[in-house]
Amino acid sequence: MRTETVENYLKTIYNLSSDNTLVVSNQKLADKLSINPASVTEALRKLHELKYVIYEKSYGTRLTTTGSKLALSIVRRHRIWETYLVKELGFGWDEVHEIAEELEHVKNDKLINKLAEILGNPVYDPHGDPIPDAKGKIQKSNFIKLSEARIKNNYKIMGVTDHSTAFLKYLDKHHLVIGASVNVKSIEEFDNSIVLVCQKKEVNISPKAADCIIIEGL
Amino acid sequence: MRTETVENYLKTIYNLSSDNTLVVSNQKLADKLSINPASVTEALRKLHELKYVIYEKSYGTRLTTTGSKLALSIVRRHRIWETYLVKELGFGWDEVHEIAEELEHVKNDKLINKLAEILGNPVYDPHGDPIPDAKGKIQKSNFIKLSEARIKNNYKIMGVTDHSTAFLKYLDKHHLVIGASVNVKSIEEFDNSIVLVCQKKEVNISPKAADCIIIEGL
DNA sequence: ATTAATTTTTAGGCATACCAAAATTAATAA
DNA sequence: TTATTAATTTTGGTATGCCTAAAAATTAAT
Repeated sequence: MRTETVENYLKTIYNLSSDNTLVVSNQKLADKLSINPASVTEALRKLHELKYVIYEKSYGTRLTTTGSKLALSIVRRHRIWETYLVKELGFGWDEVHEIAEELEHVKNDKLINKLAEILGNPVYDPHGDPIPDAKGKIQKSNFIKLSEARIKNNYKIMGVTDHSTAFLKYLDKHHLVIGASVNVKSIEEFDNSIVLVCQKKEVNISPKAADCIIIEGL
Repeated sequence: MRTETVENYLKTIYNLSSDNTLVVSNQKLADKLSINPASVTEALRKLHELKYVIYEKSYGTRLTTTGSKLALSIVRRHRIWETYLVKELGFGWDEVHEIAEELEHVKNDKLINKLAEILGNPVYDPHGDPIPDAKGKIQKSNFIKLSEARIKNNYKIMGVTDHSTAFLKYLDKHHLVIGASVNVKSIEEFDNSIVLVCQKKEVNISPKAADCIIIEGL
């Protein structure tokens, strides 16, 4: 298997089950990778042979220790590059995902560690995702989703789980950036949409969007 | 054809005939790409169909205007990255070639132009090779090889044509870096090796090495 | 518990990009 | 000019990584 293929599978499996408790379904993998489920089955069998995953037919998949290490190193590369693109090269948080998707496959530890050093070994990337250190150790946190927020409470935006340009530009427009303080004014019973107050302005957040915003109680 | 494959073929054809006058042989291409000549024939037929090259059976290959533009953009990416790695990230000129070989395939003009801007739009890379500008325009020069130097003359080192770590480390050891002034003390009749004086020390250069050093008369 | 819906797997195929060995073509030397 | 050598192309074959359609297995619903 080509390294890039392996890396993309392992990274995606990791992203679908970062704590490695849950087992990952082929369907979800196929969706994320934009390929046919039949191809996923085939690939997982090979990844199992290569000892990167434990794949049990018609049940699910999880990373082995080796697979997990490799996945973490890809995730590290991706997140370090995203941070570098934003902090050092002046890109917006809404335009770095695609580029990092390519840069993450450049295999050179010295390069990534150098970038990390220049950035002061950051622990979070521009989307609030934790960056594994050179050993693969990753910051744990107990943040919640905005969709789980309670009415009248104050929160701080800590991250996003959708990295698409469209979504991030929408957030920018309403000043819903990482670090921003927000208050949950009300939750519509009808459709579960959330009315937020951010910088004294009201914003209506759809349930789908609220599911992609990570917050911490204040 | 995968873009990376196309890019590697076009870049290699360009490097073997940068002025696009000479026609490139399959054998040389196969050598540079470390693949079988039969595979080269096959690939060239496809590149011809795709209008990137004009390939005439049993005669040779040259780039079309389209192919030349693409080749120049890969060469630009490669050389900008090499320069960035050396100047901004502290790598040695002997360790950047391999990394740039991967980075050159990252497709994002804004990124490359940003890097170029940070570097002050350099015209030469760390090995003395000219960097095409964003439009593909490239600096012409009439440098010669050290192997063509004349006795007793003074020269300035302008570049190298071999980018291997081994060769560059050897040059470093004798202070034969870009910009260094050298004097040709003598040329051995026996084997054409050259005795140089650089920083008051004598160095004996083999014909093979002399063929990889680019100089300019002083 | 049986049916229905969904997910996963199998089977058969296709394009890419490489290979080795044989055949052809071109270049060089006698 | 012919023979020899070298380069190129053809032929047939391989592994990868994807596909569609059909079959099988699992899960959910009645």
